Amino acid sequence: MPKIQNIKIAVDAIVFGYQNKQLFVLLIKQKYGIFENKWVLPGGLVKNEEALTNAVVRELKEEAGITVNYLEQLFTFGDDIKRDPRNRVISVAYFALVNPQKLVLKADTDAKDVAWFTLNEIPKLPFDHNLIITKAVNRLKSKLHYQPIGFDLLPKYFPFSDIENLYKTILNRNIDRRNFRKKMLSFDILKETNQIQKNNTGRPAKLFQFNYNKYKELEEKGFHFEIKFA
Amino acid sequence: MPKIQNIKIAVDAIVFGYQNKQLFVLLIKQKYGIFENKWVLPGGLVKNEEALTNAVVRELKEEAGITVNYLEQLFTFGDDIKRDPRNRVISVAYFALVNPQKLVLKADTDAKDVAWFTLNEIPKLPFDHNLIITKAVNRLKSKLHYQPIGFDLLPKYFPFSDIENLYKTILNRNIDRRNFRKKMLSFDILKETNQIQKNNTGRPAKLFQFNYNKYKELEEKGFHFEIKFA
DNA sequence: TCAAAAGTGTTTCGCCTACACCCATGT
DNA sequence: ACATGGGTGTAGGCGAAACACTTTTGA
Repeated sequence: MPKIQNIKIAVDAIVFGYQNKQLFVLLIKQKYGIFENKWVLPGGLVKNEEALTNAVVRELKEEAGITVNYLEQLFTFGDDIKRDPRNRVISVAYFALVNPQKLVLKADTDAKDVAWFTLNEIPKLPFDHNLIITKAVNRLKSKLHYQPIGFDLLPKYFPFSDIENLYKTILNRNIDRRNFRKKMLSFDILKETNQIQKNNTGRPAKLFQFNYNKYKELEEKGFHFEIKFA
Repeated sequence: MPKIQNIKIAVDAIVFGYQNKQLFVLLIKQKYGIFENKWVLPGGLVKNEEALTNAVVRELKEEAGITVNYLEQLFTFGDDIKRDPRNRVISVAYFALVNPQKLVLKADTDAKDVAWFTLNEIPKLPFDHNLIITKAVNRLKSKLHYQPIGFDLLPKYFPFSDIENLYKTILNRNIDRRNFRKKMLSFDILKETNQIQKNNTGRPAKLFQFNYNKYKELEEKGFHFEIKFA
């Protein structure tokens, strides 16, 4: 007679934000339990009649009051049986991007606090959450090369230098400005607006907008976004 | 008072095999239950104290008597709440490759029958298994371009034309023989043996061997396998 | 007029592409 | 000698890489 399965299933979200040439990850401070007051990834148990994706969306709303811009499944963590010291819990981790307008947070019902951490600031976290974050960062880095997801971290209208700096920051390397601009614009997925952004200093910049529909259209025709660096 | 979570967690495996210029997927015939006598992907419920990966390995052993050559997590299917009409079941799907020596199967304890199906032969399957297979096929196709996994579908020693035909077959396109050979050999991850394979007809071929250690070594140094076609 | 960031072209180099004939074996 | 699959080289084109000065603004 086999024992009845007794495994819990949870979702966790790694939410990235970008501002001022810095990449951030969203963490929440736990309100209850053995990890009270510890920072952890937002997430929680899936409800019986709830799609996994909905569980993530709900948790992000409940715990941090945000709605994300991009969401995809990252990986399911279930090989380490003791990853949660209390019960056997399998976690389906999701990878999410928000743009800076959403960087305003409020700790909602389920969290004591919410905050953005740069990668360096992230402390040692409970469970395998540091590992999950590492995996998410790798995914982000590699996706930048073959999917135009950088724009989901930027506001709707942005100066070209924003996307350039975003690549430099996240990939942590220098990029030839001229070649990068030429390549990126050659895809024809950015719409040049006639708005201008003035900075405190330096020449004002034209604002661009990511043309999602154009991108989807090109993709249908077999186009593949790809950007590489020397 | 929240209801207790009542979700089952299962693993499923999509095992690919290759022989005679044909790609196969492994299916088993169910022995019990409402889908008795139906073909389905090998898999089953995860045990309470069992790592996900071990669950897959165990199921493949129990249901098909095989050990695979390559195994990676594919995707977790849990958005469709009714994917299993009986209970809420979330399935963590794995993607596996075997080489033809392992194409010998035996229906073991838990399955009534086991067989290899070409993609065309696969019938309409219960659950979302057709969808899972589609996703796995896409993963296989795209991975061939940037990871040397084709060799996990071939025997240890193989004539060069085998890998070339494998690419042609799976990607379903023609490939320039000379350019393909030049590129593949230029990576320096194939060891030329001094064995020769005689065929029924035509000139005998040198046998090659995939040099896994060399590949790992190069990868450490920042090398990235990548093969493209016009 | 200086500082700071935006904007812009050309040459060089290496890689991918296209392409066809000879070789070794069995029948 | 013929059929079958194995094995090989080169020229041209195209895109990636390297590289620095001018423009516009605010202080």
